[in-house]
Order: sequence, then C-alpha cells, then structure tokens
Amino acid sequence: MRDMRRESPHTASKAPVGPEGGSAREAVGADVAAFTERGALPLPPWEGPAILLVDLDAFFASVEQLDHPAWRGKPVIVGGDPDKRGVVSTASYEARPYGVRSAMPSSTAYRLCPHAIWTRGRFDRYREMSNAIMDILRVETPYVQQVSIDEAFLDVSPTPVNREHPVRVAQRVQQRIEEMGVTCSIGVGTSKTIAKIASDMDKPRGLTVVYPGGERDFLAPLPVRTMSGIGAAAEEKLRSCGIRTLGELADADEGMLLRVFGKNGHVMHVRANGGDDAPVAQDDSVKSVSNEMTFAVDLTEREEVEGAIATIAAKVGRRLRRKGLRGRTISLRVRYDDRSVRSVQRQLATPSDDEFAYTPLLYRMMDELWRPGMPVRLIGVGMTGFEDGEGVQESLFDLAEAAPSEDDVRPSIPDARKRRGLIEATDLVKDKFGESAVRFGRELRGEENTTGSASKNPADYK
DNA sequence: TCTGGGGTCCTAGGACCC
DNA sequence: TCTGGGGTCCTAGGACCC
Repeated sequence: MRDMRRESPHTASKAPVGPEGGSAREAVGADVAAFTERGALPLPPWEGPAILLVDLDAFFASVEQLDHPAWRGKPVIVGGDPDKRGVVSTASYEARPYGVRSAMPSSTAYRLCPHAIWTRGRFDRYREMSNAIMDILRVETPYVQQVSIDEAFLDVSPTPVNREHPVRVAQRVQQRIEEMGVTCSIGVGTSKTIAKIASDMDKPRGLTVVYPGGERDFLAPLPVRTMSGIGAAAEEKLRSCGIRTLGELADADEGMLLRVFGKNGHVMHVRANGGDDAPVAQDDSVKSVSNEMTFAVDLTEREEVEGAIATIAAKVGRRLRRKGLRGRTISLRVRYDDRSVRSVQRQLATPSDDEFAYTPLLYRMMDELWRPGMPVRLIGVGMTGFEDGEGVQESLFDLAEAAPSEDDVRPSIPDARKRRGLIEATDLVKDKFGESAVRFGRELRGEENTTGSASKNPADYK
C-alpha cells in the first residue's frame, strides 16, 4: 500500500499550507506510524469550526481483500462483466498502476490488467462494514453526515465542553478504522469544501490538514475541477471565461459568475474564497428510490421492453416496501442505442409501494417514449414524492376510499387485499432465497442480459 | 467489443390560482 | 376586454457525485 501511494498522481508537490506557510503534513505526520510516535507533539491551536471528511480507501476492493487473505497485495477489481457493458466500481491500489480506474469500462480494465482478480461485489457485506464504521464515527460526535457508502463528514469543532484538537480526533478515527481491517484518508479543514479537497490530496492512509486562515492559499493553485460541484460542463464554461484555477475563480467578478451560472455562480465564488459555511447535515431522509438496467444486448421488441419494465418495477416496489416508503410520483427512463435519454413522470392518485398497481401505468408511459425500430439500451423506473413522515402506513381501506382519477390504478378492496397478501408472501420468499427466487409472468427471465455494477449511494444501504 | 447504477439538486416553461 | 403579478405544482432534462 505504501509503495502505491508514491505512484499516486495527487501526492507530489501538493502539500497543503498552514498559516505559517509550512507543510501541514510536516506538522501533523501523514500516516499512522508517524502519528503514533509523534502523537504527543503539540499542535498549532485550532480556532473556529473544524470539519473532517473521512474517505475509505478503495473501499469495496479493500473489503474483498480483508475477507479473502489470498487476494491481499494483488490487483482486485470490483465491477461489472467486461463482456456485458460493465464498468469498474473500485480498483484496489495494486490495480491502479496498470491504469485501472473507477467508472472505466470493464473491457478497458481487462485489457490493461488481465491478471486482476475480478468480482461483481457483495453489497450487503460492504453495507454491513460501512455501518460498523459509521458507528465508530458516531462515537466521536453526533454530527456525522454520511454522503456515500464510503464517505462521511464529521463536525468536530472544539467546544467549551470538548476542547480536543480536531487533528487528534482525526488520528484516532484513522486508527480505529484500521483496527476494523480497512484504511481511510482524512481531510481536516474549517469547511466541508476544504475537508473534502484535503482528503483527496493524499491517498491511501493520508491525513491532510488545512489550518484556519490557510484556506485561500491552499485552494488557489488547484484546478477548478478539484472542487465538488464543478464537473466537466462547468469546467468548460469556466475555461472559456479564462478561469482555470480556484484562485482565478476566487478573484473572478461575481456578477459575471451569476450571469453564467445562476445561483450556483455565487456558491462557487464563495467556496473558492474559503467561505463555505454549509453545516454537516443531519437530514438523511430518502428522497427517491430507483432501479435501472442496461442490457448486454439492446431490446427491440415491445414485449421484451414490457418484461424488463415489470422486472425493474418489481425491484423498486420491493425496495420501497422494505424501507416503508410510498411514493406519489413514478418515472420511467429510456436510453436508446444512440445513447439519447428520454423520460416521463406521472402523479399517482394514491402514494404506492405496489408494483402491481403502477406497472400498467408504466406500460402506458412507455407508449409516449416508444420509438419504433429504435433499440433500447437501458430502462429505469423511479419513485419520488414520499410523504414527509416517511414510513406512515395506509390501511387497505384508505387505499380503496381515495378519490378516483384518470390514471387511477387502484384495485377494488378484495383485489387489493389479495394482492397485498401475495406481495408479502413473495417478499418473504425473496428474503429467504434471494431476488430471483420468484418471478411473475411479465418479468424478464433470468439475469443473463443485464449488466451488474456497484452503487456507492447512501440510499442504497440504509 | 468503450462508457453502470444509485442518488441529489437545479432550471425553465406551462398550468393554474388568487 | 385586456392586462399584471406572485406563488405553487408539475414536467422534462441535465449537471453532478460516488
């Protein structure tokens, strides 16, 4: 692992600076071996807010290496099949010198590193590990915002009650996580923006600290793309305005940024100046649930498409029920073989978690997206519009009493009751024997034509 | 045999109401 | 009859993140 880090493109010449202009890594020690020896050294005082971003290193691959000792020290790739339009979810640090990266097509990764150990991933296991690690973080502070399966912000600002130095907290967190069998990189700063960027500076097992007052100098030389929220499109627009670094962004005219980027122009400007004051959020409620399927071979027949919709709709329904959520808005997304995407959404008369209720509506929505002779590459089904107090259950009686509407998909009372019983029974079977144990008529037969990959989204493991 | 899947948030236009 | 705003909801699409 240590050798790999020297090969990382991020580490060279990017040591962050503190108020005295020195390297924070000098003051702090960048790895566990160093900080356990130097742990007693006095640290420069910390005034004001302190945010940590904890990022688990090559998380999925690291869990696989933890669970398979024979895989340790070897290139491990978690991702979809190379011959089925899959992509790399995570590459272990041993695979990265070959050029393998996240989000790369698996076929490319296979060419670069044919001897790598491949696995589709075990997401329940990653979820379990992630939850255990998040519990460790919550021992340090209740102010933990999990942003994905392998990342979380912590607000560890010193208070009159707890004056512990934020860097000491970060060192302890790093050690506790290593005791779990995986490693992490941590950024420490006065805002989420700074902590996030700092955490990316030194991986794996890095600890990068930007002291209060050092924000602008830290950010100024970095390319704009480094900052979260600036992607390919914004980078290109900024470049056409002559802005390439965060320093140039910080000095840019705010009026111009507002004209070009709207509300986001202000946010970008503030953040580039080190002024981000976004709180570590406590709200982690789920806002949408969706499933997508990319087909290894494009679909051309309407019947195949409806079969796929039924399969995906059933997955969404099952996840909604598991979470105790019912949504008011159903959406259908189609990607064609030219990669163009079209989508439609509809309001349901009654919030639903029941695929038998909304699948016929999805078929009608498909009529609007259907392009005869245009092969279908991907289909997605999503539900949004959950009630505020999520998980509130409606009785079957309420379900049948609600006012009818044009797109009403509700059954009669006896139908609803029978169906609910059927759904609960199949959910139980699927809990016990797995997702493919029970299939209904319209659902796709087998998984052979789908491509698998890994999600790091928080909603997927709550 | 290039380019997944799960999310969040924003925008812009239209409908509708007051 | 023509003219306005503002507010909210809905819809489609897109940028962005891990």
